[in-house]
Amino acid sequence: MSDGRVAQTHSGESLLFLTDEQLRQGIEAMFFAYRGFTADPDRILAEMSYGRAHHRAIHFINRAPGTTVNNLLFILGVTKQSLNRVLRTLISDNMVESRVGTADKRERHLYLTEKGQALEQQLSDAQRARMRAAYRDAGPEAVAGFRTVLEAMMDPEMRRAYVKLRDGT
Amino acid sequence: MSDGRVAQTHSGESLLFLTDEQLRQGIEAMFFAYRGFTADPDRILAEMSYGRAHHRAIHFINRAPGTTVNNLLFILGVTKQSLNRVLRTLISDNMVESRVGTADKRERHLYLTEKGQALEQQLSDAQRARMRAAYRDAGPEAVAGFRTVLEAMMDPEMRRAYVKLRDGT
DNA sequence: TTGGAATGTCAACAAGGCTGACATATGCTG
DNA sequence: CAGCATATGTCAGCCTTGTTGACATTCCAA
Repeated sequence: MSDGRVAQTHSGESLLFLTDEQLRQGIEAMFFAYRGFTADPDRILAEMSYGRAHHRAIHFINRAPGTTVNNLLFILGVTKQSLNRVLRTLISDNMVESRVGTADKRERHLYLTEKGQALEQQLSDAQRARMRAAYRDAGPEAVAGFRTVLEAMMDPEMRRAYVKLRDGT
Repeated sequence: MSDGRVAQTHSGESLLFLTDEQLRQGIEAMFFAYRGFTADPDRILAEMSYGRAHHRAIHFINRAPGTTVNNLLFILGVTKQSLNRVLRTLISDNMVESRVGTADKRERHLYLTEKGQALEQQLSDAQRARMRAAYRDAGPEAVAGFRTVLEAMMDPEMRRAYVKLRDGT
């Protein structure tokens, strides 16, 4: 499990990249990179007394307009009380609109208002700028590998949700 | 900035991987993957009423035994009050030992006790298991790309700290 | 000797997680 | 139709982990 052996497959392929030291470096890279990943939107959010929770809600409502509260709950992985606190402020700030469902009137469908879309743009522009710079520096092959490893790290259930969003199905 | 153009370099290399859609997928992949990344240690920590803050402190003290409080503050990117609260519980739980510096007696050098090392093992075994599975599924080339992109995403200051830790300098 | 650095601690506060309990409206099923 | 299940919202209270500000202690270095 954590012995640090240098392994070889029967076919001779080196598994040096699976040593504990390599894994630890990957863990630390994730830690530091995630800080960078959130730093730019965090600065914008702080100015308007919003937090990351607001950003996440805005991101996924923009990504899937008309999504229901329950669906958002699942994607974000928080309790309804937690999400509701955030949604309440976004709705009262006229960032998000909640419409009663037509087929099922118990459901609420969530949409960004124009104001909400403007904020989403601002936040995602900032976040994309860093991603774009990183992608450009790293090159297309590195980017493909990056995506592959991230997908493999997800919980299977969330990977399905991710793929569904990605492929728009 | 966010126009979604398909760009080509003068030499004809496709920059399709830099479209807004590609970047957005990368952003969502980071979000979902980070959840997976922390899920396993989080479960262990919850059992002993510790949080991620404790894990981070334990990780970096293990990584650089004898590190000072100030150094840890910088690596973790939190205030000394925040870190101190966590360190206090770890010290009183006999997980961490704080030794007065020999050269400079104002400094405290931090070490894991045997008990702390055992917990660190348990946490990092859990986290590495997931990373190892992801690395194995993705293969060595993907892993190299993964690391490259993560490094490029870090703030320059944190990249220096990361490289320093990584290379043991 | 004096200023500043490193550390620790107290108090107060906020964001954003959580649980539990309860209300309301609606849909579905026997 | 009755009754159960589902979707949502809300209140109250708790925890972790971040913040700021203030202040004390210790000790290095000019």
